[in-house]
Amino acid sequence: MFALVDCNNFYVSCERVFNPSLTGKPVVVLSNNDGCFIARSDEAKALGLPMGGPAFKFRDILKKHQVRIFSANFPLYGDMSSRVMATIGDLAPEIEIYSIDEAFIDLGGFSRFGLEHHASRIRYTVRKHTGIPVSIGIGSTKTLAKAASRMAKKNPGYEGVCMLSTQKEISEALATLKVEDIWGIGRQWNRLLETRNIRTALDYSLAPASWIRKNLHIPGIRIQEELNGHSCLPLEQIRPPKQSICTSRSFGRTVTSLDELQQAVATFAGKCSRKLRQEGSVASMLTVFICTSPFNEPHLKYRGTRTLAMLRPSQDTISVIRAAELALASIYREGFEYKKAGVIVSGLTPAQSFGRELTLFDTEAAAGNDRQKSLMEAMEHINRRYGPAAVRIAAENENAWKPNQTMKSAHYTTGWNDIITLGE
DNA sequence: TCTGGGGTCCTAGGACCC
DNA sequence: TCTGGGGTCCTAGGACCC
Repeated sequence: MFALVDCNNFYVSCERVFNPSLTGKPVVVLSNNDGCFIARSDEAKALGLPMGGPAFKFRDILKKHQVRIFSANFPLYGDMSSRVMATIGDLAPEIEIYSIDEAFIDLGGFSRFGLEHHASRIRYTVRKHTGIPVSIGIGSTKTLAKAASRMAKKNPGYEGVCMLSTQKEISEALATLKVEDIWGIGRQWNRLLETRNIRTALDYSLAPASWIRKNLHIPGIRIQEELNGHSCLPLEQIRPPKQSICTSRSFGRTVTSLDELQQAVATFAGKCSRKLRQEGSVASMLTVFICTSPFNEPHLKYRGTRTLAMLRPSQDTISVIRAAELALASIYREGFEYKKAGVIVSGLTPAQSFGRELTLFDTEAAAGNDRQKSLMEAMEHINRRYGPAAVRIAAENENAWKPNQTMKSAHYTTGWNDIITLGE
């Protein structure tokens, strides 16, 4: 049996841990740049504030009900997440961390304790150790566990833990689950399924496999198998190395000049190379994209994107920034108001395998490689000690385009200054 | 005025190999 | 007129997830 442990309204719950006066009040957390709702408390959901809804369209409701609004504080949420995952891992060693707020666990070895009882213990312990409320769903496949966790969350009668074990329980649950709420069924497929009158998860589980194979392909078949109790998706305890890494941001204001775009793109490239070093990978390709607001009039819209091969696979900040500058110069067009840009590094391979490898055009590459590597190490050493931007490449500069974040809470668990403030 | 960020998998089609 | 069979790799695009 699998269980899914899912944090309730995770980002809002993180804010509440350090600010208990938010309990029982409507609370929302906004995306970067204070754009959309990315987390809502139950009270905020009840007011009709939709997931992903742009905040400015709901200003009246927010004001009228004195909704507490927070800018995204990802260092806080990431740190709270690792505490939650560590707590779960203590009580269930076979764990797959599926997202920042969800973990699958294998309950195979726990039957003699009673699965529901053990799940309740996990739920209680996570709450006690971290302050974060969770819901737990149990089923014979990951997809059924996911469905069960949804029931646990929606229906207070379950007290946070729902197990689907008998065929009767499963069928009844699937009959109440809308097809669009199945894990793996998104908007497009929902639309297609509607035309075939497939509206509930039960309908989907009974639909002709040949039709699903033809229209929803292999992923669709897997979902059907999983709903029927045949496990196709194993627990993935070891995260495979990343295949691509992306850093992108919307700008706090529109940016028109190449100079300012260069500063933004260099900053994203720098971030990508730090992520590469953290991952232990080198990138062989790099993509830069820049775009105007997608809500612009058609003639004011532009999206430029360019992918190029790196001279040699690299994780070095200077090489990555240089490549990104080249790519940017080839797609920049004057006269547009740019709202967002990003850098993607791909074709990733483990860094070790490129230790001494030369490319066809290398002359003094080996020496240069070593020097750049020590430079990166020295910079990171300094920044670990004196703060994240104590030294940086001059091209990296976020003054012009910095996203808006006007309602950010403190770094309660990751910044000494904020911890001290809290204590006072 | 104001609309997020970071990923994965799968398929089809084109180019190439022997 | 008629022209094989069995592959791989890469890319773009479309779907999905949180």
